[in-house]
Amino acid sequence: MPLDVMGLFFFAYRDFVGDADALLERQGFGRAHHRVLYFVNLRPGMPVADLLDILKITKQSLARVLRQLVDNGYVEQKTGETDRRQRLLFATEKGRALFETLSATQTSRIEAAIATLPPEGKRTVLRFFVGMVEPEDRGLLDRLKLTEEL
Amino acid sequence: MPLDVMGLFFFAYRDFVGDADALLERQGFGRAHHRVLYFVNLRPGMPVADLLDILKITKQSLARVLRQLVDNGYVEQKTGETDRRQRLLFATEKGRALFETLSATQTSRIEAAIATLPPEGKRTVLRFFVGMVEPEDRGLLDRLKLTEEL
DNA sequence: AATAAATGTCAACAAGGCTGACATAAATTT
DNA sequence: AAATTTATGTCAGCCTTGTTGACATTTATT
Repeated sequence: MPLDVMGLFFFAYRDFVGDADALLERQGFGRAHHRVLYFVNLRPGMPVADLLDILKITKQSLARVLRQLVDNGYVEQKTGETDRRQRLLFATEKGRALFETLSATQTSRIEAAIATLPPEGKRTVLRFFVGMVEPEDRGLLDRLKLTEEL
Repeated sequence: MPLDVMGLFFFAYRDFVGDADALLERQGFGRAHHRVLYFVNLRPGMPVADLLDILKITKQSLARVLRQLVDNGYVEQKTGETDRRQRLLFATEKGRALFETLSATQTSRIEAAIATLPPEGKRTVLRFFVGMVEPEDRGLLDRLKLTEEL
């Protein structure tokens, strides 16, 4: 049993998400806000339904978090042009700035960890992650352009 | 910015922890119980203080979860021999059985993901994880014998 | 004998999951 | 044109698992 992978996965993720916590708290936000900010920054113009699929939470849970981000001016919603029922999500300038601040420590941590690996290390790690994702969601990873280095 | 690492890390961890959720729910347990069960199985006889350091939660949060595991016969507490203030934690037979059930799907997922990697793949992934952990906690990883393959 | 450490416990609170029910506007189907 | 479905939002209430603060007990250490 790959107990070592399980344990190290836990510690690595714990410290990865922990990076942003102190900064988030200052804004009155939590990890849920950070996740939304990440995806809205990654793919601006994403409809709400896509975000629900990604986060695998209910629309009520998302609504609470999204509302706070919109009310505080970090995220904007625009009516879709082809389908006017959709609310497309965009980070505002303020939202992008906050995301970059939140990402700064995570970025350093990731880059430092990758720097200790052999040349093909990053590719190997990314391929491992993709392999851990439910096969039916791997197309989503491609659509989000998260697999371009593979 | 290594946006791809951040995103894939999220998806991989989401599906990794999701594996056990349905099974846990049947027992009336959650992810917090699973984490305790993991560490108690990994290093039987661990004192409460170590578990608090590892999980980075308050003793009150841990107490609630631990209480339920003890009351339902999944974990036992024994008084420490050298220091009688300590309550050393052990999984019962029932606790080990539950942990193995919970781990079965995670194990398959991990092994399948590793199987897609080049020969040194597992080592590379483990080294990445260690690199993501706070330097001050790396000694803990050694003491837990999570770094023996490195 | 006094203090410190390891653990437990009570109470109250918050974030962020959940379910169920219902509402609205826009697109699609009949 | 009417009926239905889809995308989204909202209200209300519940649960798990985090939090803080205060205090108690037992055992070690000074």
